[in-house]
Amino acid sequence: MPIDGLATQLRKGVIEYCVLAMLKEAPLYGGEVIEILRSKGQILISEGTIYPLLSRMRSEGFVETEWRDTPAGAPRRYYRLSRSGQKAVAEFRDEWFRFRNSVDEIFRDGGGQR
Amino acid sequence: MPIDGLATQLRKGVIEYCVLAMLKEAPLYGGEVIEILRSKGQILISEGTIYPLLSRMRSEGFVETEWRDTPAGAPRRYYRLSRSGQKAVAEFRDEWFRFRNSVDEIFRDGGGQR
DNA sequence: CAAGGAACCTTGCATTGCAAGGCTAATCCG
DNA sequence: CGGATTAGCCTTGCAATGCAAGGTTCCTTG
Repeated sequence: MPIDGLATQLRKGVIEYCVLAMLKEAPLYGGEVIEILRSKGQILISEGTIYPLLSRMRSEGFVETEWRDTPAGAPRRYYRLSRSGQKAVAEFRDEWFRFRNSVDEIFRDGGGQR
Repeated sequence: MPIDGLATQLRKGVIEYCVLAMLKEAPLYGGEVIEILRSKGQILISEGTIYPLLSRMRSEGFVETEWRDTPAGAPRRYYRLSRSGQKAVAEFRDEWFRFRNSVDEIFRDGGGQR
């Protein structure tokens, strides 16, 4: 059984930009990203999702990384938003609001046919 | 180049339920579905998307179909919402609003870290 | 009959979320 | 000391689904 049935497909293509938006506030490491998203309720993700995603964003140049030691336990790789990442979030943000308004409209009245 | 870059991934898993919601008003055929979605601006789809999708919904029992002749040209297959389709839309609708609120929140203030 | 158009469908591909499992380093406990 | 535990990171293989491109069928028009 998937992590959450219906919403799985909803997450596609949104998580990446959610993570970038979260990095606007402060650098985060993988476990922290998962934790914050879980606390949002509808965006549950697993490690198998987040680490490949973070790697992808790094190779696309949207984030820069840095290892930091911890007082106890394994070191953490922190992700920080790059300039091109900031630009990507801004563009996606506009796209998101347009898109979600269209969908809202359809669920409100069936699309106002014709 | 895809039909619309950034939004392509957003569409995943949403289009199916948008179409079901549209069928609540009246039965539609494939070309009509595409036309209505295009008129919404942010939900551009192509035939290669809609026909496999309609077939899938039929085999899942969410829609029932019926051929109708046209005054001129090829006959059209009309899709009508089934009872289980109605139920599916209602469930997804709730899921959608929860999900979009979470995403909105993240883009509003970066996720209200911590 | 040939040409054209509308509607439908299929094939192959790319993206991306996920489950499962593995690796490493530090700590805890006997 | 040495095994078990924990936290953090990553990889592999799979499944869902949107898309482009191309093909088929049926009807009309010239």
